[in-house]
Amino acid sequence: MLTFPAHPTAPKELARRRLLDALRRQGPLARVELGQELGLSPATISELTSSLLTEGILVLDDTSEVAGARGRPKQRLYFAADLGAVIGVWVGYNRVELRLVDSSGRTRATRSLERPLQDLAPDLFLDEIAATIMAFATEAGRDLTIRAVGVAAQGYVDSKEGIITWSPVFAARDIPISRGLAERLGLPVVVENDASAMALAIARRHPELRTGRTATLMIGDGVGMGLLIDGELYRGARSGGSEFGHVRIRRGGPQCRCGGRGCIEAFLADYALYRDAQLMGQQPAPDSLMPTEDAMTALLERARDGDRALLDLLQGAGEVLGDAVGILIQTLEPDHVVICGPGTRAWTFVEAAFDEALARASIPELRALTNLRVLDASQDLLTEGVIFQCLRELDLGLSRLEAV
Amino acid sequence: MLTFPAHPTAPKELARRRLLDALRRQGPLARVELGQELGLSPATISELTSSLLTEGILVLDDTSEVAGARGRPKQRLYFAADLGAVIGVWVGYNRVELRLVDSSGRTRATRSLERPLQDLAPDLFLDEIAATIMAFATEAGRDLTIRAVGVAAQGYVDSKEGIITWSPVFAARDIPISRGLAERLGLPVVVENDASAMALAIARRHPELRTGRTATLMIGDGVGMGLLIDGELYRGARSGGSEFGHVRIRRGGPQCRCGGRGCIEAFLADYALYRDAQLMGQQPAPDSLMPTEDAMTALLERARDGDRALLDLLQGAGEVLGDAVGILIQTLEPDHVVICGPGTRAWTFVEAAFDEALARASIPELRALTNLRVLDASQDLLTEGVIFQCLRELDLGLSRLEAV
DNA sequence: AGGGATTTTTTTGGCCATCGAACATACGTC
DNA sequence: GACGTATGTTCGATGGCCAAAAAAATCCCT
Repeated sequence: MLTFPAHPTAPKELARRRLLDALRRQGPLARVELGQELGLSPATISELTSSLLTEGILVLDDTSEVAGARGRPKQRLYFAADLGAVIGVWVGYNRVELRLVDSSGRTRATRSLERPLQDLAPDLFLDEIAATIMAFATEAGRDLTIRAVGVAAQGYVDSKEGIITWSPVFAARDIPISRGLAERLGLPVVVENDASAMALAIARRHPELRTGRTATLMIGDGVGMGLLIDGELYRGARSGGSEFGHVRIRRGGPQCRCGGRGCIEAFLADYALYRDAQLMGQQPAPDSLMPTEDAMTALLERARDGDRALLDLLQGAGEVLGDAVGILIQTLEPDHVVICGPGTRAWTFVEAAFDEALARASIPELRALTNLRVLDASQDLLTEGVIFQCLRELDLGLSRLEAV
Repeated sequence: MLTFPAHPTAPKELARRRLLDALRRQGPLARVELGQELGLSPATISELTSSLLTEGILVLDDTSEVAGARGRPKQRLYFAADLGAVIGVWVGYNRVELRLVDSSGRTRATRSLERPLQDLAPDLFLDEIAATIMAFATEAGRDLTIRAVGVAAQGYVDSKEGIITWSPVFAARDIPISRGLAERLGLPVVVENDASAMALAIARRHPELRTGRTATLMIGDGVGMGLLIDGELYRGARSGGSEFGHVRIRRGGPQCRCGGRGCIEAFLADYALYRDAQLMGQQPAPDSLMPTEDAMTALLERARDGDRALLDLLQGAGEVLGDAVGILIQTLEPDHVVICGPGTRAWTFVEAAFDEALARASIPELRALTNLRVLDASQDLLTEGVIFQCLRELDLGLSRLEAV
C-alpha cells in the first residue's frame, strides 16, 4: 500500500472515524466519556463500539483502572496492539532517530544513529534513509507488520505533498520525501516539520495545551515553532510548519545557515552558540559542522564555572529569546507558550535576560494573558509526534466499514 | 433584548443555521449552490428553504440574475430586508463612524463625526457613545427596528466578554463596552478589534481571501493586523485580535503610544510619520494629538514635490514595513498578505524600500508562497466588518424553530 | 413555433443513524 | 445481603436525509 486511506464520507463511517480519533487524541476512554466527547447518546456509542470490538480494532484497556468510584466501573477502550506498527524518523543535521510503535501506541524499539546526510543528493539521501528504515524494521519489528512511516525534519515542509521544500540542514531542495520513500519502502509516508511534531507530542502529555492556542518554541540544532489551535496543527500556506527561527530579529546580526543575517536561530541554536563561544575564546572558528552533544555539555560547564564572556553570550541569547517570545505574543496572542528542546539546558543562565527582554518587548496586559512554561522535553518526542500523526492517518482505514 | 441568541443544538436548527451562515458569508445563493456548499441533497435544501421562505426570513433575490445559462434559471435566495437593522460603530482617536444596515445587508445610512473621546472616563465614554448611537438611530433608522450594535475599536479587545482591555487611543482600560452599551441601549452589542473587522470586510469583497490564511495589515491611526483562517477570524487568547503594531521591531527606536519603544506602529502610523516630519522640518514637535486628514495630505504633497528628508523618512517606514511583513511570513506563512488602510496613500514612495527589506527579511522559498497585495480599502469597511459579525450573531436567532 | 435538451426545484417514499426509556450489570456501602 | 449508584445494552420509535421521479423554467435547434 502506498497511500493513506481517504477520509470516509458515509455517515456511519464518519461517526466511527470521529470516535477513533477521539480515542487516539484523548487516550483510553470509557463509553460514557466518548458519549460526552462526541455528543452522542450511550445507545449510539454502544452500537459503534460493539462492532469495533468484535472487529478486533478496539480492546478493553485494563491498565487504566480507576478504583474507588461508586457504581459500575468504567471500561476504558483503546486500540488493539496487533493492527500493525508504524516507524517514526527524525532526520537531523548529522543524526537520525528511529522509533517503532505498535497500533496501541506502545513503543517497541528505538534507535539513534550518527549519520551525516546533509551533503547528499536527493536520490542518495532517500536511498540512505530508506535503507536505514528498512534495517531498523527488519531488526526491531520482526513480529510486526509495518503499516506506515513518519518523517520529521527541520525546515519548511509541505506535509500535504510530502516534500521538504527547504531545510537549513540539507543542501538539496524540494526533496520528495513522501513519494521517494513510498516507492522504496512500499509504505505510505507522513512528513512533518519537526517543531510541529514536537508540539503535537508535548500536547499529548499536557492536556491543558490542547485547548486554545499553543505556540511551542523548540530550540536545538535550530529554532522551530509549532502552533496548535485546540490541539490541531496550524498549517501555513502549503501545509507546512513555521520558520519562526528565521525571523530576522537583529538587522545585520550574525550569519545564519539560511543565508540571511540576524535570524533568531543565529543567536540561539546550538551551532550559533558554539561558534560564538569558540570565537570569544580566541580559538579558531569551527567549520560549519554542528557541535557534538559533548561539546555543548562542556560549554555549559564553562558557564557554570563562571566564564564571564560565555555568560554574556548566554545573556545575549536570552535577550533575543525574550524579543522572540514578545513577537509571538504580540502577533498571535497565544494562550500558552512552551519553550523546549536541548537549548533549554542553559536556562538558568538565560532566564534573567529573557524576562527583562520579554517585559520590554510586549504589552503587560497581553503578556499576562499568556501562560509561559519551559519544558525539558526530550528529543524522543519528535518521533512520537510524527508517529501520532501516522496513526491518525491509518485510523481512517480502520473507520471504513467492510461490506458484509 | 440584551444578549444574542444562543447557538442552536437541535439537529434541524443546526442545519438551518449552517444554511443561513452560508448565505450570509457567500452572498445570495441558489438552492443547488447551497447544496454543494453544505453537502446536502437538493431535497433537503428544498425542505429547509421552503420553511425559511414561508417564515419570511429568506426572499428570492432578483437582483443577481445570471442570464444566458441553459436550463431552468437559478433562483438565488437571500435574507429579507425587513427583519430589522444593525448599527456599526468605529471609534477612533477623535472620530466616530456610524453605519446603519438592514437585515439584507444593505446600507441605509452612514455618518462620520469628529468627536474626541480619548480622555473620558469609562462611564462618560460609554454615555457619549450611547448618545451618539441613539441620535443616529432615531434620525436614520426611523422606519427600522434596530436589533443590535457592533463596535470596532483599536487595541486589544476581548470580543467574548465585549471589553476593550487595552487601547492606545483611550486613556481608560478594561472598558466594558458590551455590558455598558447594552444597558444604555437595551440591545446586544458585538465588539471587535478594528483590524479584524477590516479583514472580514475585505474578505467579503475578495472571495479568494476566504480560503487559506489571510493576514490583513491595516495602517492608519495605528497599525493593526487581522488574521483569517478559511474566512473565519483567528482569535487570540481572550478572543481578541492581534496587537501586531506593537511588535518591537527596532531596539530603542522611537517612542510609541503604548509606552514602549521601536514598535512597528511608531514608524508607520499617521501620528508617527507626522511627528517625525515635523521634527525634521525644524518645526516644533506637535503635541501628541493625531494629525488631521489635511495635514497628512499636505505631507504627501511635500513628498511629491521631492522633499528629500521626507522621502528618506518614508523610505525608513518602507523598510520597517518590509521587516514587519517578513516577520508575518516567517511566523505564519500566510497564503495572502493584504496591506491596506490610509497608510497606503504614500505607497509609491514606500514601495522600493519595502521590497528590498522584505527580500532581506524572509526566505525566498517562503515569500514565493505568499500572495501579497496592497489595497486602497476605504475606512468604511471597518463598520461593514463589524456589522457583518452582528448579522451573523442575529442569524442564530433566525435559525431557531418556533414551536407550532 | 414547437419539440427536445438542459438545468433547477419540488415531491414522494423509504432508509438508517440516532435517541429515549427501560433494562441489565457491576461494583461500593451500610 | 439489600440498596444506591453509575455504566453499559437492548429495543422500538423518530426524523433528518436521501435517491428517484416528476415538474418547472428556460435555451436551442429545426
